[in-house]
Amino acid sequence: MTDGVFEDPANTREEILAATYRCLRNHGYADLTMQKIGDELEQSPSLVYHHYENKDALVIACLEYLLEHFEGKLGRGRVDDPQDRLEEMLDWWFATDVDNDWHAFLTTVLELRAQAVHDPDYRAHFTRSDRVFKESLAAALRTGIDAGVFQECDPDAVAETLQTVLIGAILRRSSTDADVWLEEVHGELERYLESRVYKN
Amino acid sequence: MTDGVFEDPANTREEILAATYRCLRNHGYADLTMQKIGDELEQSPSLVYHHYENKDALVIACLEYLLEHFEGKLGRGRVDDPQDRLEEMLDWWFATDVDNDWHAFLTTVLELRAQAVHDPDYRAHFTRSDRVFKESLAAALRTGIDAGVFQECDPDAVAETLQTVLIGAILRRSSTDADVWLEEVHGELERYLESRVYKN
DNA sequence: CTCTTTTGAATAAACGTTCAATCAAACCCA
DNA sequence: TGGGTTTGATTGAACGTTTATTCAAAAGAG
Repeated sequence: MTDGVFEDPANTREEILAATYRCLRNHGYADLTMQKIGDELEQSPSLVYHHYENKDALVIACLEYLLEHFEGKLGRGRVDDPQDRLEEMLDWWFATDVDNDWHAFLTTVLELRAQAVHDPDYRAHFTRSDRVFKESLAAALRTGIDAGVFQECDPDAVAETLQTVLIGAILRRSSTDADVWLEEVHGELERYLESRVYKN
Repeated sequence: MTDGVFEDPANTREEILAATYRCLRNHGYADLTMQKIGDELEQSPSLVYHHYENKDALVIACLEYLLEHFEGKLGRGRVDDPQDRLEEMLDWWFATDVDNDWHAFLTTVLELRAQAVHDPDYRAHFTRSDRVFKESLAAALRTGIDAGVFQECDPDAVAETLQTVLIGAILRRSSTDADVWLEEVHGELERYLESRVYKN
């Protein structure tokens, strides 16, 4: 689901973003150097400075690019049943198979959140990105409520809660060794939805 | 609740840990330099190397010290009513007043979790620390179940879930500007506990 | 006098960033 | 059309800064 975003770069700027994305995904932010981006690009690191102000501006541009791409995709869910649709969205985040690029990138996003602690540009990005994903969850909830298949819950509050759990799970998964708790949390989340959102 | 941990250092090693803690709390990990630790200590940075292997070993020693301190405190809750006790534990993490040292330190812990992505020593620490806090939550739940005031829920699963929400909330709070969602999530967490844990 | 503690200066590596210098292509004008 | 000019892309080498870390020597305690 992640890949395919940068599959056909239209110009040098996009090629740089694509290379940055691959570097971030493969090596993480801590090991991201302009040299590595240059290697991935098979061009000189200094070329990057012709197109982007500096390293962090580049990384943020990459995040923004991805976010815009997702914004385009999020609206068009093909699944009709609201419950299936919501579950699909949760599974996307929970994705349990560890050895894939998507999970690697989610881990890197955490490193970038740590930058947001001190860097207002990163903060601004994640503020916006949280809003976007929360809205997409809330929209799915509203659809179900309007269709009469979900309870009359507060879609904004539930969406924020779901997102908080998902982000917490990703953080814990990326920063600890154990994984057993993940299924337990997934199960509890299911129970929460059953009591608060789904109708039985 | 945090302060008081390092209030009376017994020796140079502990003084160094205390200085490290204050630096982390006040400036965060990204801006932590041996120089700053030396300044806080009012001694030369090179002194630190006489007592600790290197910078990260020092930081981890500081985290371990704090964790041991908490392990000692967590058992002795003075509150008798299990529900009050649980709520107290949650409030401790949720602590909404932003301008305090405790919240600043929680934010720094996130930066350190980001290190855990690549550094096995940090990973080992957070694996252990998650276990400790989860166990203390699970213990509180079991107390309530055994006393018959909580439902027959799965204390481990609920504890893992609570911790995941709390960590997610801290991460979101530290890496974004908006804060409105926090109360919504707190409210939903309350509803979850009502449906799953508390008896009505 | 000896052992530990403490210091200041020096080391060394890593990186982001700058910049003057090429090169190719597009563009313009006669 | 064609020669000269402008523009943008690209490079390699160098700069400068930041920081963890080392170490030989001074200071201090017992």
